Amino acid sequence: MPTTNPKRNSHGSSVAPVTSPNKVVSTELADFKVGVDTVIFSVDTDQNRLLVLLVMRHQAPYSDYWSLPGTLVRVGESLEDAADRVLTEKIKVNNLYLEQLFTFGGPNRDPRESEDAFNVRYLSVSHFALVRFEDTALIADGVSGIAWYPLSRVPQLAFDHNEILTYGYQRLRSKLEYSPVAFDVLPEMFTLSDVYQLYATVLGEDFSDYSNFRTRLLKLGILQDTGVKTSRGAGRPASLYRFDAEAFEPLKDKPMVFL
Amino acid sequence: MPTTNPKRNSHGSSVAPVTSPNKVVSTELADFKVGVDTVIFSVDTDQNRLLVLLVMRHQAPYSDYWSLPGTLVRVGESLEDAADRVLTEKIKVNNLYLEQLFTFGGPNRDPRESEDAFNVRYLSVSHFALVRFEDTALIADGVSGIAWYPLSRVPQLAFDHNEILTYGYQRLRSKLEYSPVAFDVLPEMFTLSDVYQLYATVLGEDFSDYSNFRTRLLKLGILQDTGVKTSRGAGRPASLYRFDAEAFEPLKDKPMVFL
DNA sequence: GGTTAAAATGACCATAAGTCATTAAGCTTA
DNA sequence: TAAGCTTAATGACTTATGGTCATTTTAACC
Repeated sequence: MPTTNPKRNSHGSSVAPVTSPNKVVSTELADFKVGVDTVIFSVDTDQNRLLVLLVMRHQAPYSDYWSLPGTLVRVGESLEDAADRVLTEKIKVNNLYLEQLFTFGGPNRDPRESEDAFNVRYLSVSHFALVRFEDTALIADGVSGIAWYPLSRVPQLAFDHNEILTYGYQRLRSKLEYSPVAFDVLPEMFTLSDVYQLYATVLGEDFSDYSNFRTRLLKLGILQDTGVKTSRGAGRPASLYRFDAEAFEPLKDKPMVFL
Repeated sequence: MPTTNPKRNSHGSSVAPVTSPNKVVSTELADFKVGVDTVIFSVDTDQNRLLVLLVMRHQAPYSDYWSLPGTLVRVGESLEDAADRVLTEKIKVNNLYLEQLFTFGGPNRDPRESEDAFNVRYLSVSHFALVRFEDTALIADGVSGIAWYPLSRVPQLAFDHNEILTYGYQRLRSKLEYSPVAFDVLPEMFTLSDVYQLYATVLGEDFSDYSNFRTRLLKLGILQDTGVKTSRGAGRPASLYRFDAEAFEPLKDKPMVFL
């Protein structure tokens, strides 16, 4: 979690905001525009790659930089609605997991602030999303570029978006370990190997042995064996499983590591 | 974590914001005032009570309701500076842990929105703090009331503050389990029982056996035995320990449960 | 000095995790 | 069609961890 003030708390995996250099603070209240930027992840299971969605900016500031998809919040619109709007504008997707990440709101994080005569502040309520790669269609609007980037090859982004991305990646990892988000982006029916591949791609090959992973996952009792078998090329056919939301219910408030 | 849209993600311990009832959304950008509200916890180790700091409001809206300490962000002021300002205005404290919690920003969360001719939105970037009870002096400004409330006896609060508090409490619990925040609010030197009392008070008596807790805590190797003994009444004197930040360093990025 | 209270240690058992080998079952191809 | 390949599934075995409980240590209290 980003620590908000290094002077005041000695630990915590600090990634994010640093207190701004001293600036004049008046007692006047600041006026804000509020943006919503979303770190959208997906896992390409064929190539075992973790991807993040970026869009190319074509207006100042940071023209011709890649950035996280985002928008400014409109009158009458909630934060999550704004996040949703970007998601459906940029990609067409049915299965996803979406949650709020962190709010970046220091002065001077947006160059427009100093240019603006009225001294409006720009605040970003960042979000984090995980979508099913196969079901997702990118929507090119003919103007701005849009692309899935492998996490390892993300370039320098506009604003503080690299920072947001780093934080989003951390959140993705811990979400995967502590909650069943994976089943939101897996197909309705899937094999145990599918689940393992997903975890291994995001967390790295060393997170657990397959055999162990398998045992623990089944012991949780949150998967139903459909009895259906699937054969993908050579080898013994795997059973297809289904996520059992009802069986998961009693486990959902446990702060336990379960994978 | 609060899930941002129940339609879209089937699980996660959803506590917080609900998508607002449908409202007219224009493409016009909303203007915001940004507030910072902080859930400030402390543990009264003498009475084994978990306390939260509340202040009495004396202006509309919600006049004469208790609320979380908060303020609106000023020109040139960062979010964390604003949170800090409230903290030092309301209580005088040296040792604390402070981090950002969640941003509540739906339309109509503040009655002032509908009254205001310019249709300004009010957004709250909530924070969560843990402070050392013994070192903390409440500052009464002569006007508004201020008090520590046992968590179990918190009344109905202004705005959506009960919701924020619930979320803050969850965060406190998981912070305690996954990170060494406890040592931020313990004295420089403390006994193992002190640590246990703190954990037991926050997490409930059933979180772990003392003997077990002791063994695991020591095995982490993040405590230095100072050799100094302390006697509090009858019984064998306990060793005083010190938190070893250096020894903790390599563990800090592990997403492991460690207590 | 004997009793009591709290801290510290260790014995014991049950469960969970890590490693590795074996079996199962369907493709491939000679 | 039988041998061999590939992937899934199962189980044996070892090590590590957590929960429970009894015992020992140490000093205050009377």
